[in-house]
Amino acid sequence: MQDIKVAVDAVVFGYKEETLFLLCIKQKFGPMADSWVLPGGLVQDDEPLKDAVKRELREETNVELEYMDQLYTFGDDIKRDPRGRVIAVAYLGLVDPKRLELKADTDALDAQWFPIDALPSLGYDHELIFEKGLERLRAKIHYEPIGFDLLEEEFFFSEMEGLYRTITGRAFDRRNFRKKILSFGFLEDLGTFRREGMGRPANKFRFIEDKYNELLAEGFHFELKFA
Amino acid sequence: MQDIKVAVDAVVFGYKEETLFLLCIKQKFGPMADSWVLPGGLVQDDEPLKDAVKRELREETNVELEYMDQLYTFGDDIKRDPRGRVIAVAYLGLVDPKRLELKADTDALDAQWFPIDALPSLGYDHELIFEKGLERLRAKIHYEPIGFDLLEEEFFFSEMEGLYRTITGRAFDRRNFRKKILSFGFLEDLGTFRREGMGRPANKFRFIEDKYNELLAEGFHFELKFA
DNA sequence: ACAAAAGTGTTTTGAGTACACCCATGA
DNA sequence: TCATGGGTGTACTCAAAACACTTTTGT
Repeated sequence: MQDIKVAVDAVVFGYKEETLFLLCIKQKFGPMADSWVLPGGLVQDDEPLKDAVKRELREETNVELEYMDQLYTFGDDIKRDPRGRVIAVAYLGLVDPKRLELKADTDALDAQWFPIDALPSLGYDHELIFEKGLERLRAKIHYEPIGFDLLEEEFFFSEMEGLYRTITGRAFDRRNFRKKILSFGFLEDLGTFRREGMGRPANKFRFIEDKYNELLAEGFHFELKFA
Repeated sequence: MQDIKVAVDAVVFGYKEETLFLLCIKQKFGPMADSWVLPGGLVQDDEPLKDAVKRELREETNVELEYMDQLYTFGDDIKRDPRGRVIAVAYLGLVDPKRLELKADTDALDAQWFPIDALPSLGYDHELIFEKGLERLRAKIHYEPIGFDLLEEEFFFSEMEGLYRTITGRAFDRRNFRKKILSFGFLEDLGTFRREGMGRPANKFRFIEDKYNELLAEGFHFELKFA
């Protein structure tokens, strides 16, 4: 009789001020008590995997995410969980952290965003899972317009630029980047807004998802390179 | 107490004479008796997932594959297996079918290659898994040199051309294709060989994996487009 | 007037694409 | 000598890359 448990874990990234953040929770009980780990937990018998991640995320961090991408299933290390054989199906999610209110104490847990270059050490094999998620994020940014999930609904172009600079780790030409993105035709120009602080006011833009889907249907293929 | 079983399934493709084949087995017992299905089965408690697929593949089809890529985990459909809740971690494998001898009766099973456009109907949700595998294959061929796993160790350029034509479903310029591939510098020219049948003798080539890895380390990025 | 950030156009370069003829063999 | 399949070079085209100055605001 097989005795393997199935868990789901969520790698959720947020972006703010040139920094990528990872959503973590503090475990209060169990073998990893007082460790930081990724949100997640065991799947229920009658529960689709994708519902399980969303539920755990909601219960543990108060974060509601309608869409998450399946990332990878971790099940080669027999002892990744000290309590017994557990395989983990990991999902990748992206949010603008400003849109979310972390409930710092649901289910007797602490939830927090950490800058990815200042993470606490994570329990289980969750550092591995995080690495995989980061790798996937860095790959996807080249061929899917995922950046918009990490920005506010209405954003300045320079914010988008900073996001891409942060994720790819490369500097690139501002003019060429803008030209390229605008040429896709799925951004709506919302006109000029004053910004806080110095400098000339800038235009805000909005991602038009319908337009993007329409383009996809016509055979459009999103692609960005950062030489 | 959680009651979910964990299985692995293998989507294994072969290529021969302008045709892609899928490796299937015939189930003799259980709810899918007499149906064709993908090779696979339940994972053992102390067995890494990747070992489980390789084992099932060996036991059921006599195919030995050293490397398989994790494809996707199917666990959203609660009733994908009529016997109860089972999630399946699917893997993708590629082989030159000429190199393998199918054992037509190990474990009281029948194993066979089917052309992908003449598949029998598959049990469980295995058609879905196959579709996902095919989609992944078609995507990967653009950014990883996987074609060589499907060809003999030493191959003629025109065979490679046919393989790419088959997988992408597009015609493309012979000269540009050859120029592009050779420009990568990871093929060794083995000189001229007589071919069976008509026509001018052709050169055989071999994929130099070490050279490819060296290039990767230098930041090389494999990419092929088929306009 | 100066500092800060945003907006914009032109030229250069290189990779992708299109395209057609000659060569070596078997029948 | 003909049919079959293999091998090769050049010109064009278009998108990516390089590149610098002007505009609007706050101080």
